Amino acid sequence: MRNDSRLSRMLHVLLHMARHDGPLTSEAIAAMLRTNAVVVRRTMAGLRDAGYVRSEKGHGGGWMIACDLEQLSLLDVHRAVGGPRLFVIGNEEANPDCAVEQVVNEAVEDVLSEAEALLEKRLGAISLAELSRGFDARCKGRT
Amino acid sequence: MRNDSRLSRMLHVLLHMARHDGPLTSEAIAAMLRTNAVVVRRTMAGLRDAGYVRSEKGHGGGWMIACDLEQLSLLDVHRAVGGPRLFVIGNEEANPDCAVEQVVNEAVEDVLSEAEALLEKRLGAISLAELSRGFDARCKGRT
DNA sequence: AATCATGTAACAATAAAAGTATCATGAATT
DNA sequence: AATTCATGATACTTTTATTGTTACATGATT
Repeated sequence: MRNDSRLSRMLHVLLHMARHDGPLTSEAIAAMLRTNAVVVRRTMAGLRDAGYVRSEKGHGGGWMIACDLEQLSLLDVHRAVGGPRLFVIGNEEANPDCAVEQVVNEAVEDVLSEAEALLEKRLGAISLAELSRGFDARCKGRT
Repeated sequence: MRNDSRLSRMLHVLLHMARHDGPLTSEAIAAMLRTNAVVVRRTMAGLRDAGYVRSEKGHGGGWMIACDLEQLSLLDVHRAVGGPRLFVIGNEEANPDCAVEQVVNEAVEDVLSEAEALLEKRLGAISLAELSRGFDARCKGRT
């Protein structure tokens, strides 16, 4: 499987939406992401269900931000797009009979759990607003 | 894709080999792992190339440990089986033109890099010998 | 020479995200 | 009211890496 880029893509879109006046259509977003409008709707559906964005049909419709980006963390987005699996590696059997395998599984799981906790802590500490300010800073630096 | 269970499986096998006198055939190992002997050979090949195990053909042949388990870390095994990808999530484009996407990618990469560093640090700190002692302790506790 | 075991190559199965085509639904414009 | 625009939903195919499987070559032991 390719990388799961849903988090990355949704962050990208949300920052564009924050700088855009009025709704963005799935087609316009798809062009930004170089993908298909159906992929956009499918992925954005998670954000909509979580209340982070709104969508409207018909003329002048599209997607709009529906929350305070100061309060929206990368972890929120990560979870909204499906709270996907984080790690490629893992154990083969969850509850093995073999005692040796049990010891191995626990050791691997402990390490993965710790890394997962760190990941979620870091993702939870960054807001979309902070990312947006990071973009501003980068643009200024280039002047 | 299913979990990449090569690390977990190889740890399992190595601990069994440590407690077994004489070589273990791929067939015997495959039975332990509930898989195919070819899968075993394919995965063990990495450990052999790294010098952690040896293999011999013919009657009485099979796989043997060829290193000091005190000096062999989980990270060593992880790398020997292919140093596989760790995370499912990631960015879509490595070097995007869009400045917004650049900011997003950097933020995501920073978080992932930190988690990867922690993972490797923890995997590097545990030796196979320690795991083996953990197994001994668990058996005693059950008496 | 026969048997056993690894080594290698080629291909199918599996799983999850991503890509695509199609049609239904509803809102705004004309 | 009809057309157009946009999302919503469904049903596929494609992609990619591990895993599973079959088949055969190679080498060591009996």
